[in-house]
Amino acid sequence: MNNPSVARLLEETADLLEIDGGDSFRIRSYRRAAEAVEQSTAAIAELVETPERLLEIPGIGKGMAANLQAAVRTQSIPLRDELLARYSPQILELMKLPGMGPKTVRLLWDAAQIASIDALEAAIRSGALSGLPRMGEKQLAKLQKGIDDYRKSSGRFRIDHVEEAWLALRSFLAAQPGVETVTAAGSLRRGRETAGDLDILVTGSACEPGATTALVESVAAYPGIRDLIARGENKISFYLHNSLQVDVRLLPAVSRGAALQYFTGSKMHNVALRQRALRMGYTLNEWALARVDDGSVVASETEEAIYAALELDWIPPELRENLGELEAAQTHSLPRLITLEDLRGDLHMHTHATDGHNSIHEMAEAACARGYSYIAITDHSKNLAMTNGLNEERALEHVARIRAVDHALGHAPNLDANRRFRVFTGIEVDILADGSLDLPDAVLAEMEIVIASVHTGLQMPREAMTERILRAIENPYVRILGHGTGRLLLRREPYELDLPAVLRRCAELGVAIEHNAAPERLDLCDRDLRLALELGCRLVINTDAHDTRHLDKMHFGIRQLRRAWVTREQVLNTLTAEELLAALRPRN
DNA sequence: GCCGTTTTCGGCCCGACTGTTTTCAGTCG
Repeated sequence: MNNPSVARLLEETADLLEIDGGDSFRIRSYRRAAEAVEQSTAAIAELVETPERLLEIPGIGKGMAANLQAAVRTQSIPLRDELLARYSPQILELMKLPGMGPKTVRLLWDAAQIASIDALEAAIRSGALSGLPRMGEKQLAKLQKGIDDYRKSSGRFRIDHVEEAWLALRSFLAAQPGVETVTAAGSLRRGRETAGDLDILVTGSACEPGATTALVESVAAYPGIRDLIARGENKISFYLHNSLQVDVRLLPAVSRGAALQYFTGSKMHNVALRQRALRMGYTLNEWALARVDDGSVVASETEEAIYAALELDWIPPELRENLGELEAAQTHSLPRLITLEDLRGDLHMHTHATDGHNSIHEMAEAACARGYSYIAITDHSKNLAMTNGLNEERALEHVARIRAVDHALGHAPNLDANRRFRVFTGIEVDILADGSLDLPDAVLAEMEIVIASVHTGLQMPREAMTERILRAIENPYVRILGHGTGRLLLRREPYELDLPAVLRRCAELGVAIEHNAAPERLDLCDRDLRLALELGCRLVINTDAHDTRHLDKMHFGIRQLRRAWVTREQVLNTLTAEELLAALRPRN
């Protein structure tokens, strides 16, 4: 049981306690413990062997240590089991609906023993909820929409969760005798934001026809498997504990390229590619590209050979959606897509001054270690009170601290002047409902990087939201329009916004559009990114890091940019520090 | 349930926004 799984059990226990109406401070201690487990660099599963080390973690006391031991040993927590039995095993699902909190879940339970999304939908349809407090027409419509959205996204997994499963499986598979290559295909390889399942291709001597028995046996014994779905000679399918379906295919080395191409997709890309093959007298399947007339193999070992035989440049997986990539590959005009290595800095991160977990200096060092040459420290402003957001006075004090770190790093003896690491002063200022910002211009004037973001009141009507953001970006100190420009989170529908109008004005004003790289913050989708570029906007891509490890999420966002055909030139944080400051909206 | 003590129990982040509540409860970040 890994740390995120333990943390989830603690969070679920906290949710259940809230539904149960438990002591709010006790609930908070469960959430604090979940956060601590999530943040811990040590594996809880190992720490439970030495309970005294568990107690060293802030927020973990005697009672919580016992809970952690139970979690690791029994995959659950006694209190969680007890509460699930009292209500219903499915009751936590209700909490996933937007606008649905513990009080409403409890209300539904008390009124009609509703404890699942299906039951809630039935009750809405039958009118059984009318007459309940706080259940007016609007509220019911909102719940129904939440249910519809939830149904749309369920069954798919966030890409970072899939990647985590993939990395574990890759190590496991690569360690098996007779395995030479282990490759992920499907949505993961194409860099999508979510995936329905995980496709893994394996080659090596243990995968050659007739020799697969031992490897199939080993794969079927993978400790992460919850249920085995199918186990054949060349393919093993199973569910992991989190219900993610995994297909592992054992392939002869000679058809690795064809298989990789086939299982990477997308379906539309493959259909178009096979049509092209047919027009050229070939047939393409998961084994090979072959001539139609005599069946002789033209290419199969590598993707490059297959695309080349079809008179196409090799197409990056992120572009394989049949959105013009075949035409571009034919005319050698595929874009040179941005890569992680192109990035020179990350312009959005938090420190323990607000809701981050590390110091300014630690964030700077972590970014430096990742090869960046600058960062911006952009903590929250005062409106986000829960994060201990900065008011006028603290914001200015923070700027002084950032400058001190910048100064100190700039004078590190091992850096010459050109390689000086920069720490920009900054803030993530909150856009209020009327479009004003929650800090005065005098404070913003001290910041090199001002990111304006919407955090509250997301349900406001489209016109009002558009006006709100248009007004905010008129503020001359705003240089970046923050995350949430397009859509927020899997659990939330995109909020209503006249995006073209906002993007157009940003392009005119020179306000850059932020794309948030973190998978939990699904941000501008492919279509919105392409729209932003068409309208002449420039992008920045940031992780919105709340701790140093969070900086490693950048690659998820880079893949989304690549899916939108974004090149290095279109992204401002590929520039040097000096170029960046010159390219951002000018400040008076 | 944790923590830090006034060592045996009291304190433990807050503010904006929405909907329906005519005075505020619930959710969110």
